[in-house]
Amino acid sequence: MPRDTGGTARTIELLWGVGSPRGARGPRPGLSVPGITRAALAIADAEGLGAVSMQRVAKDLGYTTMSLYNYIPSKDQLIELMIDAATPEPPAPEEGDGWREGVEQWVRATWDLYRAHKWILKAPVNAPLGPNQMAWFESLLQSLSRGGLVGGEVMAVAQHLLASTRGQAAIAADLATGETGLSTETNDALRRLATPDRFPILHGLLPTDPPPGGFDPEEEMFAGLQLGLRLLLDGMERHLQRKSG
Amino acid sequence: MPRDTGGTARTIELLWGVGSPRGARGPRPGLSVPGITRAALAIADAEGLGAVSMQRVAKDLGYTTMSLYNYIPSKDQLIELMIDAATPEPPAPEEGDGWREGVEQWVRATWDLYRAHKWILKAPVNAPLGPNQMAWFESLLQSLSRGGLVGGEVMAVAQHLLASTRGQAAIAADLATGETGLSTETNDALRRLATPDRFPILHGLLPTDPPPGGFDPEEEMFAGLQLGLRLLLDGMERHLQRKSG
DNA sequence: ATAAATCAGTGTATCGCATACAGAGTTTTA
DNA sequence: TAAAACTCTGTATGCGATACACTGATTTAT
Repeated sequence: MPRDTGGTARTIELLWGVGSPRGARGPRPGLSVPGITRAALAIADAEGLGAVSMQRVAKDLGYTTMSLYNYIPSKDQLIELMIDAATPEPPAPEEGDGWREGVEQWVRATWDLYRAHKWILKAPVNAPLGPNQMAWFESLLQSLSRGGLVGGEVMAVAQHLLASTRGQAAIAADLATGETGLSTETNDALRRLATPDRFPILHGLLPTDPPPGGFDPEEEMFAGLQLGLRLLLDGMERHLQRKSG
Repeated sequence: MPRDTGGTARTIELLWGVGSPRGARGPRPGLSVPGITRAALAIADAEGLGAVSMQRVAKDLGYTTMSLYNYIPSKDQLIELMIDAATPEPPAPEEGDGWREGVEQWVRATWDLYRAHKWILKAPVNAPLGPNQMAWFESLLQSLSRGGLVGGEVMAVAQHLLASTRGQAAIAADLATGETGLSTETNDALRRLATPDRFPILHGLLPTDPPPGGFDPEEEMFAGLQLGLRLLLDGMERHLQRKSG
């Protein structure tokens, strides 16, 4: 039996704003689902997902905590709403751009989206159920489809790209905020423990001296992401040539 | 300033068991870090990460909650320990196997690991700091290195593979436990909202009728993962041919 | 031996959080 | 003009992480 607090059905209603149309009785509502979502989003952008509590959101809006529950059945659903609200229009490929550019732009845009709203990376992954999330995902599907993938291939490759982009963005964000140790102290400890005999490659990759100039982990990671992407797209082209040729 | 509750340094000490060696005074300890970790791991395997609380772990061990803090500085660290403890020896490629088989086996093994301990997918991602996590990651690095990647390429591709495998496993696990709606009801609602004009591809991919026989989401997802992997490895081979040729 | 040092385990307390429930007041419709 | 429907409030519950002070055990230095 699934969790289903308030039902996935209810979540979809909220995301698409297609709930039952609210009878005209009773006092006029002072709050609204979009309003609450915006307030929560502002908190998350400014202070991270950890700062978003029902109490905090309500306080910022000048209402009591429980009033929120008139609009949103649970905090989990609020987070879904926040994610969808944070998602803008998907990148629109230029006229002359091929499918490959489309995919590359999508990855870049997704990377930027996570950078603009790092807290998304702390939220549980979920299917793109909201309209904006869906449109975002659809735009990737379209590029892949234009490229020639068919049926389940489109979904498979799309999920692959989404997962790897998100995953690498998460690591980059952790490194950037220093949540994982790359302090000299930690690095030294690791080099001592990850001995070259048991961990030859890893040992070789740990920096021997404190990073010289600056070394931006975000740039580094994005370059890595691009390499993986390029390899995947190359493989995809070969795959398609084989099928058509 | 990083979070660093107890310090990443302390985390590493715990994971590798290299803390200061404990003075011989005082009563002999009834608990131990591995013992606590094992108890927590058992709970997570049986009932999910949500069931793991300090109170619960202590109760299962027959001690009070606070006694755990004599061994482990925080719950976050306990989770790190659990993950490392859940990680077995990495897959060992056979004699005749090439680097490509090595990578494929690694992905398969990682998939299986997540299946055996689904709760890992609910835990925050983190760098492979513990000995077992490190060895697991190192084994992937070695295969890629044998394949001919050099320097930062190895790390980039490894992270790409780890991220995509983990991400797809997370989706598969969600689908399998029914946490995301693929009930007929939900599916119908989605088909109605994701109209073919705005979401042509996505609409086409949503099943029109209730999945016939059984339709195992895990099998489906793994097949998708394998496709992405194949494309990436194909691209990698081309990349290497270019460099050497 | 005996006191000082050191450590294990306990009990109690605090604080933050999600959310249930029971009104009180408001607006619309029968 | 009463009933219905609805918003917002206040209060309460329960859970979880973790701080702190204390008891008692064990070892070592005197």
